[in-house]
Amino acid sequence: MPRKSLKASRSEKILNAYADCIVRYGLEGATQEKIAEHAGVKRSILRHYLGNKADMLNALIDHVTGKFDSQVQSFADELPTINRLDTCLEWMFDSEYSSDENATRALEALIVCAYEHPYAREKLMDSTKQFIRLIENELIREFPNASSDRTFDAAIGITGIYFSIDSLTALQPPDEWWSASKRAAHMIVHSLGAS
Amino acid sequence: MPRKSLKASRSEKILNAYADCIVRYGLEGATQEKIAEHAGVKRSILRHYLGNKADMLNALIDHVTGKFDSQVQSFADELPTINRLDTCLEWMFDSEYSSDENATRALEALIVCAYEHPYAREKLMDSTKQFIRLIENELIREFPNASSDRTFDAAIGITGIYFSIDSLTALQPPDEWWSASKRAAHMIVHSLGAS
DNA sequence: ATATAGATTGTCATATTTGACAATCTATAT
DNA sequence: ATATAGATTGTCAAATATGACAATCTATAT
Repeated sequence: MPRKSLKASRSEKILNAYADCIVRYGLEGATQEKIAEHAGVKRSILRHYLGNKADMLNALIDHVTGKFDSQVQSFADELPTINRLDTCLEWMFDSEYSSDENATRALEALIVCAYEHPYAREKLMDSTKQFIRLIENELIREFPNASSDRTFDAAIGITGIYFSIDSLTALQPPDEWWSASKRAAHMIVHSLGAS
Repeated sequence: MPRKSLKASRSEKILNAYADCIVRYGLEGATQEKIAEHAGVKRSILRHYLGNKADMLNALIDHVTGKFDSQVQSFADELPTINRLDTCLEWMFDSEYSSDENATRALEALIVCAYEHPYAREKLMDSTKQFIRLIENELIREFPNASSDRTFDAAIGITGIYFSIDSLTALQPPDEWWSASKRAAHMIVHSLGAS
């Protein structure tokens, strides 16, 4: 007889606003007031749905990493059967294809403060590993004869280039930096192919 | 007749503490109280030497970027005449050689909030460019015949790999990730040599 | 229509952070 | 020794952020 619960949708909206805020203002700069404003709700609502500050942070960590993980998953699922690796790099380094650029930015904002938050550290580490593995899998599929060590090295390198240019976005770098990053990733691929 | 001014040394100590704090707690999490505690001085001292919050932030930006720039400069100056590029990568990706690992971490903490601070954005962009140019110069010296476009791509790639693994340090990754990053950087170098 | 679980709003106390300034102490040149 | 510029400490008000909870409104099953 009670009314329908909005917990799921409200929490989603609030946590998205929270993620936006930590990207803009940093983790500590994302106050409940700002989050509420971005989400278009009263501050009291935050507490009603997500508890106190610590509870909210844990929920945010789950939300951000979960969102990133599912994006990585669907990214992998949507890769075509042919030309997978090239497509992969194309999608990574072309802003027009990037589904939600803020997903990695939020991750990076959390990474900065990981030292203070062991739970965040664990989850971020897991998500990072999964992303590296995605790249690694595509490299293996393309170069099944390359040694697994070199394949891992290449995956770390490509992932690093991507994380880096993505975080540098805050500095509003010229578009050439994105295309240069893509070509650098290709250089790693070529080097792996020439082993 | 007055006593000697401690402004230079006190400011230095405070700003170093400030940088430490933004690495640990994030930009907004670095309160004057914490900074003072890390620096081993009373909070009032901060104001005496560095003015209010906004003044302190500007001073910090100058300090962090300046410190990074001078480290980059001496890094370049200390490179040997032979084997410069290999030595360069060795120094970058071996923690034992890293003079002050917190210099780049502080930079990254500032990058997260660059959107809100145009002055920080400019200075950070300048420092980043200078670092990329350092790598680029070494690549040119080693591969004078490579096209300047490809050299730039390689410099962006190597720099990105370095920034990335350095920021991932907050997640306490295994040492293998550092060595893998170094080998990935070498893959880019080899690819450039094989053009 | 109405009882009920949940949504929404409002308010107050407390803790934290910052700004401003007064008061005191101390090294140094004369 | 003493005047002076600077170092250092202490304190208070204002602004901000959070926690807690009471009060009210509203959709929905019966």
